[in-house]
Amino acid sequence: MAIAAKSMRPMPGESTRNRIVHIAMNLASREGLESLSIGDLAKELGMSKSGLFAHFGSKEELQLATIEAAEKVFGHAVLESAFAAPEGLPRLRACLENYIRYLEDCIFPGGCFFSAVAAEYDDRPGRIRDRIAISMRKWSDVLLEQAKAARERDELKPDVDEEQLVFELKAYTHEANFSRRLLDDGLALGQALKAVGSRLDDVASRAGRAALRR
Amino acid sequence: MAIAAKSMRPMPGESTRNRIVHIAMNLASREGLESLSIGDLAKELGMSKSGLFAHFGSKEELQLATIEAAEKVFGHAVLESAFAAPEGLPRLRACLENYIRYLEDCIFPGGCFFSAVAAEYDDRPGRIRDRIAISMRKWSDVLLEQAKAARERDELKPDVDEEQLVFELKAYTHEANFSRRLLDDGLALGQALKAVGSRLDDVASRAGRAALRR
DNA sequence: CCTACCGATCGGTAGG
DNA sequence: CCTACCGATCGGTAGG
Repeated sequence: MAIAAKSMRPMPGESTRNRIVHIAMNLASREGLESLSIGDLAKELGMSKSGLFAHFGSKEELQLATIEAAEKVFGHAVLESAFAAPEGLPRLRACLENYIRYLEDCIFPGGCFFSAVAAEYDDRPGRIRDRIAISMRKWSDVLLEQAKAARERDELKPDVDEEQLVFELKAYTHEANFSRRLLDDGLALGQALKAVGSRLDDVASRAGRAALRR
Repeated sequence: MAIAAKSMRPMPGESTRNRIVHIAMNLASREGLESLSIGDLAKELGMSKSGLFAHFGSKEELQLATIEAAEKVFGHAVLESAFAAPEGLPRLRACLENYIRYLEDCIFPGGCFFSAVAAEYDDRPGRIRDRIAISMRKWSDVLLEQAKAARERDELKPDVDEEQLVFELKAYTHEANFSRRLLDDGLALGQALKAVGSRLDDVASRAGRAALRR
């Protein structure tokens, strides 16, 4: 009875709640947030369903906590180091390249957590969909901010539309995620990287090209 | 008892099996193929669960039949009229523009059926994932064939990589679907259309531009 | 954090 | 195509 047979070590400093959310996040990136079951999660953690449940009070709260945790992971993996790059085109490029590396490194076992759950909830109104939309919007806004910073620094050719540019850049990275996962397309990440590189080259003014070379 | 209170008229020529699959297809485009429940479907059709079940023998067979039906709808909405356009760049463009119109017209209530279920099954190995991958691969192959036809007709500039081009074009159309649905982004379809147009302009040789103008 | 339980629903079956 | 049922599992609760 006293012997807790666990494959998952308790991770001294880590609270039970954090352990739960951590596992939930990784499960959800593969199977989705909806089919995430409290019973399965409890089994995986070697605790009782109701013990786990007590930490959240409802499945929805667990799902929301999971999204927030995933946002932190995304911030660490993709955004943090990109903010070391200078504002404008260099930082825009760093964000996109970091995103592609985040796919390559399988930070989540099911690819991009947010692409997965966004597709799952895009037609299911409610708090979960709203929370996911906020996360996606944040990411979109970071990219658009940098495109606008690039414009202010004259790093973009005069006729370039910043929103159109960001739309195209996001498209490459999302396509990389789906092509790679469904079609086992090993070339997809490279194609996305190439697409990002040549699109940025296309839109960069002389000042922009100089900034990208630095 | 004899009065069958039904909002869904039997559609004289349509078999029960077809009616089931038709509803399943529309439901799945919004909620996914996995959470599709035989009980819900039966309720929607005003028949018993087991009566519906007997048409398929397992949930998996129902799901596979649903994917096949969706492929037919896609073929009608997107491919058929595109094949009236001349091979090469004109047909490539027609495919992409038809796809964007298919999103606009909400042929499926949840946007693109295949984008939805591809995201759902990309990490769930099995017959359903395999069937979806076949559908996606077909679509990909149609686009690549036309890019190669364009190359043979000298419609592409010499340095253009056909696979890279197709990757970028697919990316625009998929991004349109997701931006529009999750972020209620009314501009997404227009941005995708513009991206397709300018990418095709970029890669077209003199002969290619002539073909697109015809 | 636990055991023990709830009503509802799941896919699927028996038998007609 | 139906009724009537199966075992399993769901989210959630009572009570400790």
